[in-house]
Amino acid sequence: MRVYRHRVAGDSVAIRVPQTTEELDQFTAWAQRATVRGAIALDTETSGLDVFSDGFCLRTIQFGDASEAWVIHWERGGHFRRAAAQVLRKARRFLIHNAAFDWLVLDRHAGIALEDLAPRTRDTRVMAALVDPRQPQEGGIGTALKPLSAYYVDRTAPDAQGDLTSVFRSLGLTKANGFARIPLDHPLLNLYAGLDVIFTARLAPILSAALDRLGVRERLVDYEHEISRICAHMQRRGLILDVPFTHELNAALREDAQEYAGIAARYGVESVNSNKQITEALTGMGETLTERTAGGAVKIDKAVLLALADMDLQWKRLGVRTPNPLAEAILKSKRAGKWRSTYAETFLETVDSSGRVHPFINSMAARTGRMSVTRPALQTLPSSDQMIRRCLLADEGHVMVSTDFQAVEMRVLAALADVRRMKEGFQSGGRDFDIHMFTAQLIKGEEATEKDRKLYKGAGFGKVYGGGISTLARQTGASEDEIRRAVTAYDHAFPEIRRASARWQREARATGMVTVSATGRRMPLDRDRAYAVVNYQCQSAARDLLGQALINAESAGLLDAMRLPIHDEILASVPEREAKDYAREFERAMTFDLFGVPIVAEAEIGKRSWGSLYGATY
DNA sequence: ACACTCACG
DNA sequence: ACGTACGTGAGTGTA
Repeated sequence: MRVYRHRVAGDSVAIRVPQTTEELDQFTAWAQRATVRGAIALDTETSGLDVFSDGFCLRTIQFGDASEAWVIHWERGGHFRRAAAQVLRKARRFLIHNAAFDWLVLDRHAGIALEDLAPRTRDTRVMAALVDPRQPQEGGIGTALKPLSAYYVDRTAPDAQGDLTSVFRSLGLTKANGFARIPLDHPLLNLYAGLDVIFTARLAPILSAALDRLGVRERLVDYEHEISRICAHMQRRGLILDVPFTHELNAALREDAQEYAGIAARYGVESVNSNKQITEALTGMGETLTERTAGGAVKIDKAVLLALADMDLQWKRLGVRTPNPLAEAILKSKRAGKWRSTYAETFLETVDSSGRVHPFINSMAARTGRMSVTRPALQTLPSSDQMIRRCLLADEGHVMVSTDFQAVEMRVLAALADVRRMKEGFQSGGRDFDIHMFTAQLIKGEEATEKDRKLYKGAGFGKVYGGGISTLARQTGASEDEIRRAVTAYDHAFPEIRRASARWQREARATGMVTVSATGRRMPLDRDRAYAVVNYQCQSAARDLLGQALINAESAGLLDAMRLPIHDEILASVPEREAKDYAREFERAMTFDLFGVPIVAEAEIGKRSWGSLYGATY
């Protein structure tokens, strides 16, 4: 047996690495005793993060408690695998940091189904996010194992990932291939692999106590674990990529980007992404650039370039000036380049050998609990054109169904802030009630137009998000005077919003600058942006309605149909012949009564491709 | 590493 | 005293 000793928070801990069947028997005996005492901490070391790619492999599985870790070399096969698999099957409770990843690894590579392991798991990352959801960039600890361990357990907790990358370099390996190629017996790999479970085991009771002390309900912790499991389920299923189409699109976008970059080059712009070059060239053509960025540089963005190209925000000709051909070429080249590299290219990079992409869903990304989706970022595909979404398909014989909450943040605002006239509107208006038109009419009378609706929609969001006159004017395209009048009228019509904002800010200041959602979620407020509390309350309530909708949908038998959560929407792949029934069930799963305000959803049935829900049909 | 830009809700 | 749009992920250029 190889044994590595280390000190954690003043205690001596042991990392054991069995080499023989007898030593593996010692491991299983330890596991039997440990599972009687409590939960076993669990972690894996793998070749990388791309769980669904062909080259991926599971290298070690670590088990441990607060003072002892066992690193089982799965890669060696035979007895090693049997011993680890037996413990995975039999132990009653596991502690995992960022469980979704390990669930999927073990599901795919160790024969332990997500459905089997998830109900036995407590995720320390979920617990940490409920204690303090802030990311390091926002002044928080973050939810990574190392900074959490350093903060809660031992200041000197080693940075396993960081330290290993220097080991990789000394072995002639890189960050990208190091985890796959580092020898299985490398002492530092085993030491760090073992320490990770020891830290996880030690974090769990500390975080549990913190949640208790802060009054975070057990119910919320359970709820987040359910959502995490459902998201992992969606990730495992993935979406079909139309590979031939995506290759064609990739090539077409590359050609487009090159063609327009060629035009830009004729004006002296070698790289269309260099704002420095663009500024020089445009100034040389006699254009005056007045806008500045926060950092003081000349602002060259889409809005600036569109104005120079005589186009509105929808790229339609305005006819108010002579279009600047350089601005137009830059716009077109940049768009094609971004769409290719961020979307089409990433689709092709991440697709598995069976033709599916499995985006990573972080079920608790934002401070408000909002989820994020990465590799590829499927929550941010262009919606102005169907071409990118056209790459993704429903299953064979299926169609895409997208079910959206209707104006959920405004409904949530009405409910939480008890906005009388808004609540009356939502209560009497039924499922098609148009809050923004209602607002426009409230202020302008019955003759309110579609243009007024747009104006007051902007003003309405501005209220929710805490925007000012100038920002709202810029966003809506209306004049500052017009906006000022709208905002005044808005405040008059819905005086409860300002009162709720003041109340929430006061409550937060009284409790250490933390605002607590209706579900008990703790959201730290930045002292100099206390007005953001309205947004946090609305965004988190909307997120928790979506989370509950995911759970409701599973209860209704829709789990296998679900593909993605997109903030206020659930995307699903459903059998074509039963699409209407599925659509109705999704709408039901997304229907709530929130403090007397109806929360409603509308399903749209598309065709095979996701793009079919965005205009053209395929 | 940071600034800037751009894609979404 | 006053006013501040919110939340993400991702690519490229520059220092």
